[in-house]
Amino acid sequence: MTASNVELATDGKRARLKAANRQAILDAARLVFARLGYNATSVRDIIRETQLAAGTFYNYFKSKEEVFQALASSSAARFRPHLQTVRETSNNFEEFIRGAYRAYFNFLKFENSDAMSKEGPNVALFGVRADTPEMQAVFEEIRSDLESMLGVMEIGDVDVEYLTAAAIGIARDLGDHMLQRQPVDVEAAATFASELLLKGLSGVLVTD
Amino acid sequence: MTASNVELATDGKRARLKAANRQAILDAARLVFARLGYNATSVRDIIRETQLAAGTFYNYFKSKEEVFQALASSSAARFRPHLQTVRETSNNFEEFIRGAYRAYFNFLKFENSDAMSKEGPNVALFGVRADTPEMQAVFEEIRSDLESMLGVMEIGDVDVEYLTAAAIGIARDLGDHMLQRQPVDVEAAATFASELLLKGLSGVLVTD
DNA sequence: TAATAAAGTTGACGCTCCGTCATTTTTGGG
DNA sequence: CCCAAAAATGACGGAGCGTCAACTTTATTA
Repeated sequence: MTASNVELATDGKRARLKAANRQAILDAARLVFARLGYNATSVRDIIRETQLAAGTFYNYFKSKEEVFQALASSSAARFRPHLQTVRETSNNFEEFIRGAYRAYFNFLKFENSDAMSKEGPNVALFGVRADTPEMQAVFEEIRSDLESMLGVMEIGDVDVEYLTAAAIGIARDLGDHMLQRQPVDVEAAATFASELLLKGLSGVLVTD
Repeated sequence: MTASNVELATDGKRARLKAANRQAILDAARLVFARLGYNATSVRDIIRETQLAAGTFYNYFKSKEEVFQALASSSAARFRPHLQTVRETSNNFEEFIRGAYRAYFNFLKFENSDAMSKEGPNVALFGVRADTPEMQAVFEEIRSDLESMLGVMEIGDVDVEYLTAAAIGIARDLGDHMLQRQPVDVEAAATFASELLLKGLSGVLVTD
C-alpha cells in the first residue's frame, strides 16, 4: 500500500479489458462509418457491431461525435511523426514543403486503402471537417514550422497564418482529387502542390 | 378564367402558398442550422419554427439533408452570376483570378453576416462539405474557365483539374480564416490568394 | 481464503424523433 | 353549389437516445 504502490494499476485484467473494449468500439465505429457514412450511423449501429451492451458505449464515449473525434485525433496523431521526420531531415524551406506534401499524400493514400472506401472523400486527416484539438495542433505545428523556416531565410514578411491555411487548403482538395484518380499518383500530386506553393510564395512575400 | 383574374392572383393561390411554405421551411432551416449546428438539428426543430405540421415537411423535402442541399445549391446559384460577371469583364487570366477571389470572399463575407454566426466556419458555398450537383457545377465551371483562359495564353500544359482543386482549396481555407479576423478584410485575402496562385502557376506549367 | 469494496457491464425504461398514412381541410373547375 | 384533386394535419408504430438500478467481475483487505 505504501512503497509497493509504485506499481499502481499498470496492468490488471481490469485495465486490459477496458482498453480492449475501447478499441473494439473504435474499430466498430471505423467500420460502420465507412459502411454507412457518418451521418447515417447511429450509436446503436456501432455497439451492435461489438459484443457489448448499449449502455456500455457511454462508459467510453459521450456520443458518436466523440468517437469520430477520437478517430480523427488518432489519425492526426499517426501523421505527426511523419511530419516530425520531414522537419528533421529538411535543410531548407523547399525541402520541407516537398517532404511535407509527399508525406501527407502518402499518408492519405495509405489510410484510405485500408478496409474502407465509401463515404466519398478521405476520412483521414483533413477530409471531414472535424476541428478537433489534435487537428488544430497540426495546423499550429505547420504554422510554426513555416514561420521559423521563413524567418531563417530572412526574405521578407508573409502572413504566415494565411500561408498555412492556403498550404493546407491545397493539400485537402488536391488530396481528394488525387484519391479519385487511377492509379493514385502520390508523387505527381506532391510535386504539383509543392511547385505551386513554392513559386506562389514569392508572390505573397512583402518586400520591405 | 382570363379576364376576371384581376385579383392579386398572379398565379393561383395554390402555387403561391406552396412556394411560401417551401420558403418558410428553408428560412426556418437556415435559422435553426445556424442556431444548433447541422448535426444537432432535427426535422422537428425545423418545422417547429414554422406554422406547419410535422407531416407537411415531407411534402417538400425528403430529409434535413435535402433541405441543407437545397440551401447549399441556392447559395451556389446565387454565387454563379457573380462569377459570370467576373468572367465577362476579365481581359486576361490574371484579372479573372483576382476578380474571382474577390467575388468569392465578398460573397462569403456577405452571406455570413446575415442573421447567423454560429456553426463555426462558413455555411455558404464551400464551407460545409456538401458536394451537391450545383457545387460540382461550379467546380466544372471554374475548371472550364481556367482551361480556356490558359489555352488562349498558350503558355504550356497544366493539370487543370489539380489547378482548379488547388484554387478552390485556397479559397475555402483562406475564407475560413478571413472570417475569423476582425475586421474582415476581403481585399487582403483576395490579394493574398491571387498572388499566391498567379505566381504559383508558373511553377506548375509544363514547358515543352 | 473469504468477505467486502470498487469498477464495470447490462438491458430495460421513459423520452424524443423518425417517416408514413388515413383523415380532414382547402382550392379550382364545371 | 358541388365535386374531385391537391395539400395539410397529427396520430401511430418503430427506432434511437441517454440514464440508471441491478447485477457481474475484478481488486483489496485482513
